[in-house]
Amino acid sequence: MRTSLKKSITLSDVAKTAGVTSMTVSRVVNQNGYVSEETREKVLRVVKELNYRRNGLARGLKRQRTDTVGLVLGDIANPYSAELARSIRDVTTERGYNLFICISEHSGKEDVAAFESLTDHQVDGIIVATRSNRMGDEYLHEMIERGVPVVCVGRDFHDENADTVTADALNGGFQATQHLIDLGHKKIAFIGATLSSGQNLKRFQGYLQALKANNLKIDERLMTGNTEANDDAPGYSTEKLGYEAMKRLLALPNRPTAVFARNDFTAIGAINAIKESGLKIPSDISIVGFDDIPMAMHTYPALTTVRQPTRRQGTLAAEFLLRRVESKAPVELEEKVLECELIVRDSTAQLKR
Amino acid sequence: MRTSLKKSITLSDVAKTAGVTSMTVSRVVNQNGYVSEETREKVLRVVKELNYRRNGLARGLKRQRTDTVGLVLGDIANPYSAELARSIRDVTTERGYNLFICISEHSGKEDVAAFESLTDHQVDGIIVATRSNRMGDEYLHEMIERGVPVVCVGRDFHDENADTVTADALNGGFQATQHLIDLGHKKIAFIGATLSSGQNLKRFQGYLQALKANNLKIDERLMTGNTEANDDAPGYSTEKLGYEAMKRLLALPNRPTAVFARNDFTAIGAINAIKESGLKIPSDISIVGFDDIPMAMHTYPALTTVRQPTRRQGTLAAEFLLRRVESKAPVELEEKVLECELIVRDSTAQLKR
DNA sequence: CTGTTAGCGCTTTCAA
DNA sequence: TTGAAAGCGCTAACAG
Repeated sequence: MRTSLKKSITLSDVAKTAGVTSMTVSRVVNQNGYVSEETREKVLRVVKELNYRRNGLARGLKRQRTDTVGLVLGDIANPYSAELARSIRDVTTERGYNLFICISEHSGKEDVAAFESLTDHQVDGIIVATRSNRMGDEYLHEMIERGVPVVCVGRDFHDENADTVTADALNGGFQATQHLIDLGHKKIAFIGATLSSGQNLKRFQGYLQALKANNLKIDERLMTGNTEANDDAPGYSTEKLGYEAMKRLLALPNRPTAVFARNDFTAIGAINAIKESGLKIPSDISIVGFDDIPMAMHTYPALTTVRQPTRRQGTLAAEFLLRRVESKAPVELEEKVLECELIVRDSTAQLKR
Repeated sequence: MRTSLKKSITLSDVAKTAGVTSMTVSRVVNQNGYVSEETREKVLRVVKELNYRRNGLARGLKRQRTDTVGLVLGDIANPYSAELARSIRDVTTERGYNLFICISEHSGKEDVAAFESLTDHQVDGIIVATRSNRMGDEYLHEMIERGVPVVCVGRDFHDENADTVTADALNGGFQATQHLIDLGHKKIAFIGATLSSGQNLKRFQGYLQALKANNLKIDERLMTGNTEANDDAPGYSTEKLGYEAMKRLLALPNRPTAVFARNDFTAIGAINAIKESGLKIPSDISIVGFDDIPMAMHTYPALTTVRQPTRRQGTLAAEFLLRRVESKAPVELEEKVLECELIVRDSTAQLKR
């Protein structure tokens, strides 16, 4: 039950064989303070010879800082998460911080476990990109109370001392629906309504608002929701949901001429169902997705969708976090809502009359 | 530049207000050693009251163990990585370890940075799932030499003291190609040959071996490689590569009747190119992918592909790592090669004559 | 330019 | 059942 079979080399080991004190070695290794060129070289030689590596635990304990931030991801299989993680890492790396990612995919209990393992290791701050849930949120408030810098991304959460970055899903849903309406569509279906996630819910609400704003009839038969089992499913698995929901919509006596799917995976599933039925996209049915995953531009036909500014969310979140980490004084709250952008490709067209 | 604005509560803070020593609090908090029910309750009350959290740095420093393992991921956007991370986490969680994930997507330099940040924090061991490269591999050997437990997954690497887990990509490529040959195909293309990754190269070699084993002509025009720019591109972006390569193949005077794509994303790109050309899958062209990403079963038609036992790779890797972590004695080397499995769906069919 | 001192917060070990 | 002492490996602060 040991980290390694051989005991590790410490500063004072190096100091001893170099004939100096550990303080001098520390100065050489961390490149701060004055050390004569002569001793520096001698120390460096011993460091290499003994293959010395500093112990970050001791260092962090002393410095009360680890130069490390944590990211808790709710759905690692989602391209959104990958892009988010990448963009966050770009900022943290540039600013000299390490990034440790934890997964929490199923429950508030896992959220708490991730938060705890991160705070346990004394990370300097945490970015949270999980689905909101009671247990996780409660623990978040506690952590913040304790003074841990926290930023939430793409997630419902409110605390006076935690910044948030989200995309305007409501307006995104509105834009997508309005686009279909502008093309002359009146029977517009929505696939994948869900109550479990505020962000997903808002896409649906945007759809409803657009219908209302245009005085279109709201037909509940055209709105398919998730089964409970699917409500917290990972992104890609909603593809099956899209496929099945589309099958049902196509079987309707008065089928929709356009579909707005809650995310691109769902849209891709729907596309497959439509193709299978022999109908053509976009001439027979138009379809819009949400997220603009990398694959969206490569589907056939290329998917019209709503793009979230994912990279911007990530970099902003990281900047907000580091601002908190590096500030001694209380920091003003940031609650940034970024605009979504409609990306029109080939899956939507004017309604045939 | 401080972790938090408020100084944190320590064991001895709790001890003081509870009227005991820190040792007693430690025993209560870690649930080991004997403490009377009375003191336990008193301590617990103070712990809650003061909102005490233990400091993992101090704990780890003293215990010479952090109960944490690291995972370095080469392509976080790849479903393979997500599945791998999940399965590893299942094992580590169950065995009482935390999992910290680091991303290294571009270079050996990033590999080294990830390894360093992890060892710096004294993780008990590291699972490596990046692309192999000189600089990264060199540093890996050094780490192993220093006594850090290491396991490599899906990656070329050899060291007497590091276990490896890989899928038999060579045989997988062979199976895919043989399947097409069994269906009567003779003009079989390969999309996405690459030299930069040993694992991808093996898929291609399996293809070549199957052709040879069946005395089929090896036609270089049917073998499309990566451009240099694409050679280390993330998985999903190879979709474009598949699309473009397929376009070129379809323009050939004597076009192939079957295609084996280096991965499912590439296959999906090829499928789109084929559909766009008006040809039907599988009646006009058969296509096989590799990886069995979640989307493979949802493409239209559903993709025949080679499944890697990803989950098994992850759990085995985690088990091998923890075995090393928890063993005081030298551990016997494990180099596990797992079989791939051909998953026949609807994208392949008997050659029309 | 280099060294000394002290202590970060915890747990191991031994003593009571 | 509880406590005291010591020290994990490092660096801030100060002294020389």
